[in-house]
Amino acid sequence: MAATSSFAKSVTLHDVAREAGVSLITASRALSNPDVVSKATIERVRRAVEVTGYVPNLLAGGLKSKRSMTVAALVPVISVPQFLPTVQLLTEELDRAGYQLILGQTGYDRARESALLDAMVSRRVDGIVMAGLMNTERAVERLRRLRIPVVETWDLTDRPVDMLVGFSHVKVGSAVAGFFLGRGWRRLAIATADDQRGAQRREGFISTVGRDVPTAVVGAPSTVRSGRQALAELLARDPAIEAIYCSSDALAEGVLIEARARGIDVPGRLAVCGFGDADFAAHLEPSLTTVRIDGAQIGRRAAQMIVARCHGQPVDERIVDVGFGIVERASTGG
Amino acid sequence: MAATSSFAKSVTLHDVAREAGVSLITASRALSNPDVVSKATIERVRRAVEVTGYVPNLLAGGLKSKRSMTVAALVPVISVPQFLPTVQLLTEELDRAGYQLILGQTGYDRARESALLDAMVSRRVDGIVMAGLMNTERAVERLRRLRIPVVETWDLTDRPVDMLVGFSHVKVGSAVAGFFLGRGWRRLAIATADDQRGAQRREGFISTVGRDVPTAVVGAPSTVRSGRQALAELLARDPAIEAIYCSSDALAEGVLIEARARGIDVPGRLAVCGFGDADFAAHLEPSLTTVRIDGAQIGRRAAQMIVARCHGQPVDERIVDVGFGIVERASTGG
DNA sequence: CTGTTAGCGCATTCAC
DNA sequence: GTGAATGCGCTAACAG
Repeated sequence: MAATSSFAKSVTLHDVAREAGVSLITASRALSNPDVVSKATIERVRRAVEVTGYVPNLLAGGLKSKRSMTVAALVPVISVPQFLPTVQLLTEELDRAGYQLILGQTGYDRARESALLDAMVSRRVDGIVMAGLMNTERAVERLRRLRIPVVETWDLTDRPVDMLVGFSHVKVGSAVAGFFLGRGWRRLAIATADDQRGAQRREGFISTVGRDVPTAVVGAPSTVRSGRQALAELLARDPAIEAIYCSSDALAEGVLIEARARGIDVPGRLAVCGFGDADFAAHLEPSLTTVRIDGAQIGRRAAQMIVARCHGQPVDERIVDVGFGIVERASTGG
Repeated sequence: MAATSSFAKSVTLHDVAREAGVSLITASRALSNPDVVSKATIERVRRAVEVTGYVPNLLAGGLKSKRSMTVAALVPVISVPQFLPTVQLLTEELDRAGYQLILGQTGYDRARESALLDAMVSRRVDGIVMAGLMNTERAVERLRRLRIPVVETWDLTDRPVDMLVGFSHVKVGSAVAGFFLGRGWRRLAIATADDQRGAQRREGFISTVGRDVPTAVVGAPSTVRSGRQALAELLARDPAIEAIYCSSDALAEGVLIEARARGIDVPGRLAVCGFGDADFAAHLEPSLTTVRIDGAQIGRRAAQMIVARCHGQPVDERIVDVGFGIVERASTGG
C-alpha cells in the first residue's frame, strides 16, 4: 500500500497529504498547528509521515512565513572561556523554543564582524546576540532598518543598538580597586588583555585609585602563560607590588604560579584578584579571589528577549544590568 | 531618482533589477555568477544594490538550489574545552567557503541527539559534524538515505556513518599505561569522567596493564574540583599509588593541587598524566605531562571534507586518524 | 474543521 | 550576453 521512498526525489508535504487522503494545507496544519485540526485527521497525517519518511523543510516554510527560526550568536572566538556559559544557555534556551543557533566568530575584527552580520542577515536570522557591543556603524543602521531583534551582552551602554544584557566593566574596575584600597594596599598593579572590555575595567580601576598604576598588557585571549610573563614584567618594574588585578582567571592563575616559582607568598606578600570566577578559581592553592559574572544568566535572558520579540511581545526592560560580585578567597588574604 | 526603501516591505532582487534596468535573472547572475555577465551590467547592478539596500535572501536561493550553505556541529555541551579548537577551526574554515555553522548541544543525551539531528535535517544543512560517534541508529539510517555528508570526530571506528577524523582512545589508554610501566611504576590508578571516550581510554589502559586498577569516576565534564576529590578517593583506596592517569587536564590539575595540599610530592612520590594538552598544562607547577591531540586539525579536516563533498568532489580518504602524542613534562619526573 | 488560491524570493531550465 | 517562463516546498489568507 505505502510506497517507502527509496529514491533521491525527496518526500514533500504533498506526498504526505496524498498518503493521508487530505489536502496539503490540512497536512501542514496537522503538523504545525494541531489545535485547529481534528484528532482523527492528525492521527492519519502522523501515520502518513511515518510511512513516507517525511522531513519538513524549514527553508520553504521560512520563505513564506518570513521566520527562519534561527538566531545568530557572534563571539570573538568560541574558545574565550568567559562566553561559554552564555553560549551554552543561549543555545539551550533557544532550542527549547524551537530556534537553532548560528555561530559566528569575529576574531576581534570589525571587518569580519560586519561581513558576518551581512551573512546572518542574508540567512534571515530572527535575532542576533552579540558578545560585547556592536562595533560597526554601518551594520547597526541596517539592523535597525530591518527591525531585527539584537541583544548586546557582557557590556553596558545607554544607547544599545536594541536590547542589552550586561554589566559595567568600569564599575568592575572601580570595585576591585576599592576592595584593594580598603585592605590598605597602595602599591597596586594590573595585568590585562588588550581587549576593549579589559581596557574599560582598567579605566575604572585607575579612576578609583586616583593615579595610573603599573600595567602589563598581554594579547587577547589571555592565558596562564601570559600571566606568568605579566608578573615577571610587573615585578621588574616595581618589586614591591602589593596587589595585582588580573583581567581573567587564567591570567591570575599564571600570576599565582609564577609567584610560587619565585618564592613570593600569596597572599602574604602579594594579593591577587582575577576576573570571571572560572570553575578552577575556587580550587587553586591559594584559592582565587575573583569577580563573578553570571554568564549563564546573560545567555538565558538574551534568549528570552529574542524569543519574546519574535513572538511579538514587547520587551519592557530593554537594558538589563546583571551586575557582578567580588568573590573573596584566599589569594587576597584574610 | 532612486527610492531608498524606508518601509518594512523588504527589498528583493526584483527591485534591484528594476532599478538597474535589467531582468531579474540578469541581476541574479551579476551577483552570483558574474563571469557570464558584461562588466557594464555588473556595475549597474552593483549600484542598484547600493541604492536599494538589497540584502540577498539565502533561504529563497536555497529552496531552489537545494543547498542551504549551512553545516551542523553537534557537541555534548559547548563548554567542554577539548572540542573548542575543533569548533573554532570548523567555523573559520567553513566561513571561508561561505558556509555558516549551526551549533547543537546534545547534553550527552541520545534522545536529544536524535531530536537535534531531525532539526538539522529540517533545516537542510549541507553537512553534519559530530563531536564523537553518532549514537542513534535511527538517525544514521535517515542520514544515509538523504546522503547528507557526515563527519564523526574525536574517535575511531571501522564503520563510520560516512566520514571520520579522529583517533583511537583505546590506543591512548594503552600508550599511557605503557609509558607508566616503562618508568617502572606498578601501582597505577585512573581518574576519569564517566563518558564513553574516557571509558575507552580506561579499557586500553587496563588491557595493557594486564589487570584492573583503582579507578575514580567523576561526572562529565570533569573539573579541577572533581580532580581534587578523585585523588582523595584514590588515596583512600590505596595510599601507595605511584602514578595516576587522568581523563582531562582539568582533572589532572585538581590532582596536582590536592597532592600539594596533602604534602605529596609530584613527581617524587606520585606521577600524574593528563589528557588534552590544555594551554595551562605546560605552565602548571610541576608542568603537566599529558596527551596531545590536534583538535584544530580535526576541525579543519572535517570542514574540508564536508566542503569537498558539497562541491561534488569525491573524498578519497574517508577515515583520517590524526593520532596523538604523549607530551612529557615535569609531573612524570625525569 | 477543512480546502482553494496565491504567492514567499530566487535559480534552473530553456529560448533568443 | 540576456531574458521569459516555471516551480522549489511550504504557509497566509480567505472561503466554505
